[in-house]
Amino acid sequence: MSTTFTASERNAMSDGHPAGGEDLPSVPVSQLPIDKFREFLELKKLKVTGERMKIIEHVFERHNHFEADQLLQSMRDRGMRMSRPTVYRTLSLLVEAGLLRELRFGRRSAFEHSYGYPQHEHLYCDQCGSVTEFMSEDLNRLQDEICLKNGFQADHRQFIVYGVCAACRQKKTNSRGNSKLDLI
Amino acid sequence: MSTTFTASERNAMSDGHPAGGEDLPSVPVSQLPIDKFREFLELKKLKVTGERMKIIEHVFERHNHFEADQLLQSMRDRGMRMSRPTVYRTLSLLVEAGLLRELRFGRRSAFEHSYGYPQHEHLYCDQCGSVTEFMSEDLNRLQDEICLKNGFQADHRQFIVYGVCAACRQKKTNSRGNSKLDLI
DNA sequence: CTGCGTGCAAACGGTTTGCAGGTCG
DNA sequence: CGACCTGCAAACCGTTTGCACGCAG
Repeated sequence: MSTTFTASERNAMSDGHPAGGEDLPSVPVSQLPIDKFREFLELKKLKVTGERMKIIEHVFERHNHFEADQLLQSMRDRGMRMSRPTVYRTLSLLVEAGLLRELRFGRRSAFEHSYGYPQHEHLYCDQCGSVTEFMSEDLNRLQDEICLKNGFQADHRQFIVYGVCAACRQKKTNSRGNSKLDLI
Repeated sequence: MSTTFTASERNAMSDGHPAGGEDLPSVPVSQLPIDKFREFLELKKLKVTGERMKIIEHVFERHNHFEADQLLQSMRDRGMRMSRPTVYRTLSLLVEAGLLRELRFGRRSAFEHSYGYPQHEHLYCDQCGSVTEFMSEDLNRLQDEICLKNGFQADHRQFIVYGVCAACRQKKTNSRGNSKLDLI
């Protein structure tokens, strides 16, 4: 049970659907993301503006990982007028509203759908930047157990395995020599 | 099996030993960190400079988490002359040499001993910034299993659970009201 | 019509880099 | 004595903020 997004998919944020098999289950949801966002805004006494609506529509058009600047670029490529601060401010709201999850790969933030999509973990390829998602019930149990043992109240977690993805391993002509460093 | 570092311990990087129980096992190592670093530098045809030696000595004096600037400040507090770029450049070398692990809590990097200290995971308290370490053999097995299934070659991982630590939970006068937002 | 939201430009903060002078080997 | 290293200052880059204008409620 896993899904891979290539770096180019994440970078280009082009239209269309992801190439990889989409085999992570969806979670049934009672509202559309945009409706949930509207409700959130009203509860917080914030305004339902054109910019906010454009952003959430764009974000939930396809299921992928993206960074703030990619989103901005993607929207501008479609002829929308949009500023960087508004993107950042709205993404924060979407996280707060439980619609997006913020991921930290290396030093920058990426975002992914949270609403209607279950908790899952990530395999991050250091070579090509692709991200493979996977789910594990065992991990959920393990986290519960650890938290209980430490009196820790978990809010969210981030489990990222860094390494080399299957595709990059095949490409690679195993050119790595045996250096003494490898043995340490 | 866990160890907690408070935020103040991490921030001050004062002398002396951490207050928390140190019950994560050490891994037997055949060399002192400083010797391993010397060996690494020689292999890479890099120079064994006074600055590099001062940094590694300082870093391995006590077992804790620290950020680059904390290390710099801590060294200057002891009267050492040291520049920020040298700290950053040397920390990179220490990671490359397998002596330190780089952790990403939020947007900044923290470092911890890697050499002589086993793989472990972290509970990060969003309230006070304390970090509790724990180990799990189950997690190792789970990672192996997942990687095998996905043809992924793991290099390293980062498993961080964000939430509220035991100490902060006690302090808290549970002042959280029931808002409609909690129910979404 | 009032105040939150937006866009611009500039600030921010951790990290990195160009360069002139210093030190290791 | 040559190559690498250090320290300074400045650049970098993702992100945030101050402020004047604009638009939602």
